[in-house]
Amino acid sequence: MKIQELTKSTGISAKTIRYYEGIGILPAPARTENNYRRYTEQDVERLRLVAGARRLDLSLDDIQEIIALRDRREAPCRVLLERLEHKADEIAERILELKRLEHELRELYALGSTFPVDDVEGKHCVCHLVSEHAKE
Amino acid sequence: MKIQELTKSTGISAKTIRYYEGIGILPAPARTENNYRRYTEQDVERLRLVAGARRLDLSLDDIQEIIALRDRREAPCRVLLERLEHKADEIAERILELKRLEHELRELYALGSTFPVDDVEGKHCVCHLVSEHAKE
DNA sequence: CCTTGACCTTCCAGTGACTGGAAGGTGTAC
DNA sequence: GTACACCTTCCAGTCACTGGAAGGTCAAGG
Repeated sequence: MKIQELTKSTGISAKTIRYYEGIGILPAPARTENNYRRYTEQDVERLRLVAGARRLDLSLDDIQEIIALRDRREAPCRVLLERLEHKADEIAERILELKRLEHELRELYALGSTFPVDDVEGKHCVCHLVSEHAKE
Repeated sequence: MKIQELTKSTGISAKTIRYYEGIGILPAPARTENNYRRYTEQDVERLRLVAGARRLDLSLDDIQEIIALRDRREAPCRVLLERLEHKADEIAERILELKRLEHELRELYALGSTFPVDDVEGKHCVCHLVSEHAKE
């Protein structure tokens, strides 16, 4: 199957597939006589695992490690499971940060809205508010 | 004041300050006779605004626009306020996405944990679960 | 035979916001 | 004289792609 068909069965763009090949996540496939890449069902499977892991926001480094295990016929499930949990924890933390940030933004917005909006120099302008914010 | 002092009054690293100068967010400062950058109180103020805005995760492009307004002696407060609100909305959306992702990760983790962890080929392994996940 | 259009190829550069590191100059204290 | 903390410039790397140029291949239609 040609690269376009692989994009259809995985949802990954041809550009990205070539990129994955370049960095070693996918092996260089066989070529047709006119130098087109020719993929097999195994490639579909492999890329689907990559696609699923990317959707879960695992890093390509993590994925490479997992794929490498599989290539050595070791079961990568243990590692994968561990990464899934770690990622979930990371994301939970990130959510907290973002909540804090959103809160700050809304507060600043609310406070700034009460200020005269065309005051360039004075202390009662949003710029000043944001500048002060840097110190915290 | 030398660059190190500027880092102390703003919390921005010397590396980053030079970078900001390179991309035009800070003007090229005067130099001492031995070619060291020499900053003024105005630079402190300007950089503090940048630092505050960055802490609020505004993009350097947004910041550049705001700074440019200030340089033209127009009040950037209106624009800044608008960006603050927009950013808050963006972040709220991002939080929703991440919550969804965290939920997916935890579900997959929970489900995967019930599988035999050294099964390489079968359908009851985490890899398979993640591969299937790609299709959704 | 020619063209159109959909594929395919390679290679280079850009994204955002820095950060690391090399290689070298300056200033001061011990 | 030498150790140390500064300062300078410039280049390369991060992450995971994405855009675009320049060109080759193949089938259908006129």
